[in-house]
Amino acid sequence: MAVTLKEVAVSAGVSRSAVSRTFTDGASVSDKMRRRVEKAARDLGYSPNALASSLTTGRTKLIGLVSNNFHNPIFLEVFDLFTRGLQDRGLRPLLVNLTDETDPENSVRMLRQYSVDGVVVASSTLLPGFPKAFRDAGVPVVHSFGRYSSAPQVHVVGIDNVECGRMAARTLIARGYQRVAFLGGPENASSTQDRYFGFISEMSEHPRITTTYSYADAYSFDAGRAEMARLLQDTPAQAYFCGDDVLSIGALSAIEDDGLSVPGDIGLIGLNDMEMAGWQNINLTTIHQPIRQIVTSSIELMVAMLDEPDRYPEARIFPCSVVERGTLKTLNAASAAD
Amino acid sequence: MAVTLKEVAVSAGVSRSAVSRTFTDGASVSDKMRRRVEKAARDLGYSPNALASSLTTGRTKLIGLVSNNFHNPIFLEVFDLFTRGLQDRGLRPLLVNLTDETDPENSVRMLRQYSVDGVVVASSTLLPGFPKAFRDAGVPVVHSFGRYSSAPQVHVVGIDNVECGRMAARTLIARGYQRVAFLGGPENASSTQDRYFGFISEMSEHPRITTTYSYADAYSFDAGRAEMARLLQDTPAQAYFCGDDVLSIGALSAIEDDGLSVPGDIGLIGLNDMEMAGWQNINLTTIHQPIRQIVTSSIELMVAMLDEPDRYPEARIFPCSVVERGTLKTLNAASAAD
DNA sequence: ACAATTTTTGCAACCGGTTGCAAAAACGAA
DNA sequence: TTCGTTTTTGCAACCGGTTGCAAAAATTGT
Repeated sequence: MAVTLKEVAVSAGVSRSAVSRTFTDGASVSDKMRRRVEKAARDLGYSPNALASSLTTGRTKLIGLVSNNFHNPIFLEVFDLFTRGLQDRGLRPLLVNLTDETDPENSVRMLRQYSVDGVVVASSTLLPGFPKAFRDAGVPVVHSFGRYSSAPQVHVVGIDNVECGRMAARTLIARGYQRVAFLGGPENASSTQDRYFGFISEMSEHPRITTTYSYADAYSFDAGRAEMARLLQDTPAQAYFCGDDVLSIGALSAIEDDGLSVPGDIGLIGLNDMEMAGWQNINLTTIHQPIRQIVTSSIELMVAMLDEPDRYPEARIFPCSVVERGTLKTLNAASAAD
Repeated sequence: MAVTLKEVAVSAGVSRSAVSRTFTDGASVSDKMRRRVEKAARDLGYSPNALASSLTTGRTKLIGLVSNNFHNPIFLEVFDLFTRGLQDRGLRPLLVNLTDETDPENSVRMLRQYSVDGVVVASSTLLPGFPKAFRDAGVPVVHSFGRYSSAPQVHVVGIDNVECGRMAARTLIARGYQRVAFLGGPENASSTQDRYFGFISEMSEHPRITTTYSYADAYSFDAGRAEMARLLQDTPAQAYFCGDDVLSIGALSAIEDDGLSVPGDIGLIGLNDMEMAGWQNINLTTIHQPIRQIVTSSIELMVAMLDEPDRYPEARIFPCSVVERGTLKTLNAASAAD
């Protein structure tokens, strides 16, 4: 069907190697030869078969883009940034959806079958077994939005979730809230655990403040809404640190549904600063996660790993910051005290 | 690096063909041989190289998943459904982001280099030159969310946007609105044009109703918000048919920002019925587009085309329906009249 | 037990490229 | 012009598989 190298060679009256060399940069070809081959190639509409060449070169330029979160709008932005960034570097993202997948073996097999040059895991909820399994299979791995660790097993690019938890706590404390709570994402996600830990450990310095916690089933609007609806049946806290903006927005919906107001009756602070958080009818106070930088850095790291597969694993952590919008109020004089 | 077929053959003490046949179904291998090979393969951790085999079989099982819309949350759902559906059939989505890409040639070359078996174009705003260029390159193409045509050039799966425009018009008419408007997406997108056409052609039967129109720059929150903000500087219409839910939500934001209320001061009806439209703090009246069915049907069509590349092009159109929520009100007695 | 069939197996060529090596061509110096 | 060097080119083997074909093995019938 498609035009092959051999046909170009015949048409140009040269050897197949000559054609091959014309299309691999750094190869030794005279200008005359190059022009001759390029003309023939153009006339025939030839473009080299990347997969065939991968057989000998060992590089497919295919990068597995693995995620299990297709319900958090933040990931649309993440996919946008990743696909464009990879494309700009001549790499191709093979999108792998691991929703409902529990066995790393399957994924490893699949990625191996397609000889991906590397794998970007974009998820904060995927079990750590997955990135590790990829690494053990000898594939360069970058875990974006993964858990920060002082002894990372694979390359990690993300934020310090513990510090984010602290940051949220300090914000609520400064506002004078006395009964606060953590409304986390999936309990077994590392991001949930770390944010929880940071939050309560900061709160533990302020014994006057009552701190409670609970978890939503997923990082999704529906899960946040359901969990907040449940909490509202009892006496809710004065303010909630939600493990993610989409949870906050779900919670917001449940609160308003219940006839209560934000921040009047209940305060909310989220995490991510997704585009939607700034929408006027949401206007969420939240902690900004530098998505763009994380993605860019992940790609750079991946590119570096392609040249140096055994590169010593590192963790790249980006700072977050509180974005004050309209879902927290300031309570009386208590703010300075305690 | 990876274990090859040859190594398995040596280890099992059989020919390479035997190993190959064990892993291709429909090939003639005795049970004894199969067991022997499978054991060796298991011991060595072998999995066949899909790309190498594609060289002889001519099939890569790679499907280009092409889109240019990474700002409309609806596409996250679309990607979720596509990736899972394709994976379930043993196909692998190669994600291609055509944002900012204007030349189909580049995309064609790229898809050809990776010998994709087919291309799914998931977009209602991509210029028709793209799907056509793919088809001309001899690649099976399914255009999901593409323009309905009685003489489709490529396979199209989607909705009848003209009819949706009519449906929106009828809904506003029935509610008794007298000054209505169309707030479309990008002016050159076929979906915008068709929805506009349906809307005004239905309205033209009701000369008492004033109809105006304008366009947002993109199917995105920001674009909808900006356009509505502009409209509010003048005398706005009583109700707007927005070309997409995300535009409606942007418009809603601008309206509330302006101190007006929906549906009190201005009515809104969207299109898509994205998950978010049902959120309590949005509660958008909209036209439901059966995303799931469109994606499923697109995949089925693609699978069928892999067996029958010259299949006669068809258009698959799914019906839409109005979902009444809270962004339209009913005006006085006028509803029956006119 | 033997011949005729059917099934299983291995050989070898091929898919579309790349690359080490040696021969050929071009170049430079004397 | 000749000889030594450098650059360019083609040959042929290889990457990891598949497959048509014929030989070998197994099965069937008598």
